[in-house]
Amino acid sequence: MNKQVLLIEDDRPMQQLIADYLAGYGFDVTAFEEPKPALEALNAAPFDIVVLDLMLPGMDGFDVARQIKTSSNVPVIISSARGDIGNKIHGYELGADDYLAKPYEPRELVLRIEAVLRRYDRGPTLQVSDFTVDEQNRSVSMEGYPLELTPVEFDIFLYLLKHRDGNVSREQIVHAAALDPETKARTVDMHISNIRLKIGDNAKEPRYIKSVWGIGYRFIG
Amino acid sequence: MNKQVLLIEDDRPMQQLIADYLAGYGFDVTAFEEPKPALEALNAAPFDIVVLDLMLPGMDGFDVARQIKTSSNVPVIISSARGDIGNKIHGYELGADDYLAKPYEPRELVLRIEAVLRRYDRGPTLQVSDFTVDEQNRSVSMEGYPLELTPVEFDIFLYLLKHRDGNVSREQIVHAAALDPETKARTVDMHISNIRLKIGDNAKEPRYIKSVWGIGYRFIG
DNA sequence: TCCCCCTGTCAATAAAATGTCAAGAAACGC
DNA sequence: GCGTTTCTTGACATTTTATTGACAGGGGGA
Repeated sequence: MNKQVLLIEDDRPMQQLIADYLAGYGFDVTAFEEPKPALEALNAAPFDIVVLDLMLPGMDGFDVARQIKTSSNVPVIISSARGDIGNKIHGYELGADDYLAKPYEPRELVLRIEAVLRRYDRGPTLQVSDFTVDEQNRSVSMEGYPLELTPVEFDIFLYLLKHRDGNVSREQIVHAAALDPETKARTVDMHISNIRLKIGDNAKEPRYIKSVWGIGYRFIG
Repeated sequence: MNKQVLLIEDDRPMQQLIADYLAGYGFDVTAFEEPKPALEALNAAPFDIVVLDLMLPGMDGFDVARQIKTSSNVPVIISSARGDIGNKIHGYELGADDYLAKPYEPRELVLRIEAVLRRYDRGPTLQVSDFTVDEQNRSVSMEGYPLELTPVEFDIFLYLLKHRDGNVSREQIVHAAALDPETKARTVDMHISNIRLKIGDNAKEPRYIKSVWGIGYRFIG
């Protein structure tokens, strides 16, 4: 299934050019010259991404961006003929996911679209300390390099991250990882030990997972 | 029950955008353009978090932050168009719980809010004298710096704090810390001695834990 | 003041918690 | 079903905490 692109661009030749170019890269493009029908289309059918030109008639482009962002969480790339930094800032404040100054190479747009989609495909990510967690994907990376955590390790690590700087008891960990409530303390310790190995931590001088004597563990972020 | 967010932001479109965006993530947002009514609202009803823009008319944003922090212990996130490090430091000095430089992605704000709330969610904290105790977490900090108390020390110290300005017998302490009822008096003394060490107190001229001759101990707050 | 008892802390010992190895059990993939 | 991975747990070393006796020093009442 191709990705659905909603293009809002009032300059006809430009619109045509971009639409064709994107189509060449396997995108399905729906183009509008005006924001009103575009917004209606957005409500009627789901799109994967919106490419919005700011120079629009009848309506301020910023308002359009704002409306899009408040009514759905579709990613938006804003392009503008005014390449000044002021608008760029404003664009980001509106929650645009990327910004492209005209004139730009069509190829550049494709790259930006792919980058933004990649970001969104991975689902919302949790960033803590040196770690990035994709909860949906159940994947963790450390400073960009993926970690290979087992299911239980993942659950435990995620729980620790979510409670960073907070003490976490072994009972809480057992519960969070959906382990048998009778699970022995040593088992939890073992998992922590294995996690520490994988993240290059050591128990004595922990950089991430600190043991709290008599309590449990704490992620220090 | 949704978390209550108090938003202070003078740029109307921006305010609208953020309010809508936060609402989309399940927050109840009350927005003000000026600090005065915002402060009144804060006194009238409890909020879970304050998002404060520093560029405010009529009043220095720093003053607002200070006022908020002195009149309640609600968490505050400061956003500022001036992204310079000077303000960042200043913001933290004021007790801001996080700082966000404009331009920022609304998504980023959501993440920060959630992070701060998580930090505050760790159960009600007990504030006594220079100490902050999170009973759930079994953690204590002194003037913001964490203390590393052992389990028994924690129980004893907590009991003393809860009875500040009251005399506490060794028997009470033994009971409060769930020690063996046969525990010798010397043991309690030893724990007190160790606690005093960790909080920088001394037995002769106690600033916190005073010995009451023939009775036991008293926390003086 | 003297003496008895209370308190402070050192140091030794006992007790408890944690780190990790290694073996076996359970779950998984092919 | 078979090999592999993951999970669990006992065992043991190590570390940290808890307890207690010993001794010094001070408080308070007779």
